[in-house]
Amino acid sequence: MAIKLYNTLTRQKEVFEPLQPGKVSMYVCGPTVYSKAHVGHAMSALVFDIIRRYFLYRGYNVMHVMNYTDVDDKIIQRANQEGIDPIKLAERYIEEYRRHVADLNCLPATHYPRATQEIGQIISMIQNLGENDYAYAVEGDVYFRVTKDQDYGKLSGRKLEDMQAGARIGVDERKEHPMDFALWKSAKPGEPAWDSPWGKGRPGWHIECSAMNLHHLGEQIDIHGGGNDLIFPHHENEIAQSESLTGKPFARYWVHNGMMQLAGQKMSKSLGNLVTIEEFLAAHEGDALRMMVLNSSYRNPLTFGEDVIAQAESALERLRNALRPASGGQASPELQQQVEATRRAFEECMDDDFNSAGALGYLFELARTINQGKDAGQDVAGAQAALRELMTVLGLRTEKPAAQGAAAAPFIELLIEMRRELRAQKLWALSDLVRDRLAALNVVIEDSKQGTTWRWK
RNA sequence: GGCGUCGUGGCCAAGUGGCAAGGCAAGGGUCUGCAAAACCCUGAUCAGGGGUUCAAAUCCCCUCGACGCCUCCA
Repeated sequence: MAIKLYNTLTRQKEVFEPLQPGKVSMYVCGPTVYSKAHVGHAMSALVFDIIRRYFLYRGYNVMHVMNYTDVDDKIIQRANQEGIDPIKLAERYIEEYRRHVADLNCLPATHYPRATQEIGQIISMIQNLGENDYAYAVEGDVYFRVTKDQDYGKLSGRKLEDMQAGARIGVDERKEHPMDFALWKSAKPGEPAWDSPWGKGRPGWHIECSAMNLHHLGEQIDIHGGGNDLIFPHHENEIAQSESLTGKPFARYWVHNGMMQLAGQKMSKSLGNLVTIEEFLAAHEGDALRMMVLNSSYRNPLTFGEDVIAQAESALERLRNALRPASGGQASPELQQQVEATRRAFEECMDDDFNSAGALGYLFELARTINQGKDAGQDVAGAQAALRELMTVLGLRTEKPAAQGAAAAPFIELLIEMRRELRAQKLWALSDLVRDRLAALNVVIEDSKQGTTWRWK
């Protein structure tokens, strides 16, 4: 069975064939670090983490590069407002982002290049483009000449004539064509700047990704990812730059995730309708967001809201409950067959453009099978191991991360022990009081024939 | 105006030609001192209209509606 994935470039699902057998090179556009990241950024990180984990599960060696844009107009503007160094500002948000991604249980990328660390590479690329007539300099700025690129627009399906260049923003009269875009921007006084053949300046937005790709992954890569808001102009321009330079197809598969929506609109910094990752994680665990992402298809918009979060949390709990220890039992060949069928169905879904919602459905069916097995006194350890494994493939934690009050455990157990005595003496009111008060402290108590268990809510 | 995505039960959502997965919520039941967890049972003909087909949620056309991109954006 082969993995199929939807390629924005061809607008269809294609069988994944890597450039090198057994290896996947994947580049994902990261954030511009000028303010706090929001759950939309988290969605993108989660989507590509899920994709990456699945490739790993299928035995591929994955090279995963995610960049930080750490120099641009907004960073400079924000730093000026705060009266601090732009590079410092970027550094601050990079650190924060890194923590968030870890909290979301995303595997760390293989490399995290930054624009400011690739200046040499960027300059030589621009020079090269200039020598081949793909770029021209005007007063210290350098632009890419879109008319020189035969297939410009192929990713986003646009023609130069159809684009209303400058419809919403004034056209720079110095450009040969309104759609020409900046490769290098001359510096104004006080801005971060690097020496270049065109004078002091800094790279344009698109060129950094082309340069980082070339540097870290080579002239051609398997998968290039990012949010679908990057298709145009960012990824279009990356293709233009990279392919004009190397003469080779750049990325084989372009993969784009849909946008997180809030209040019926795309969540974005410019609109201001956002929930930061920090805010989300203060109230919920990262896996709740991951469940939301898994339960929908990554290419479609995902609506953010408290009701949907609550649903995801309940669903997550159901999966984890199925993993709670069972008390031995009879081996069951039927159960084992079920497990194998689940695994096949799971893979079939994930193979089909990472249909995580479908795959998740089979995990819930497996959970039910496990619970039924428990009731029937069967040995469900093997089924639980499979569920645990497949949850991990999706990046779900099989247990709730240890709560803050871990030190309270001995005291909780003491209370449970005393409550056992109360129950033995049928002092129901008192024993229920203990349970209720613990519940108020987010400790859930459950009685069963095997005894009493507790866990953090 | 151009390019693109989408509209499935109360909510989230898979399915993209052959009797509509799964989760959450709800109601009924079993178990339990009670509760929780768990198990069993109950519910949609797929925005609307037309067409193709033996057969359509699934293909084609039209209408309505939502959203994204065309400026920075995951």
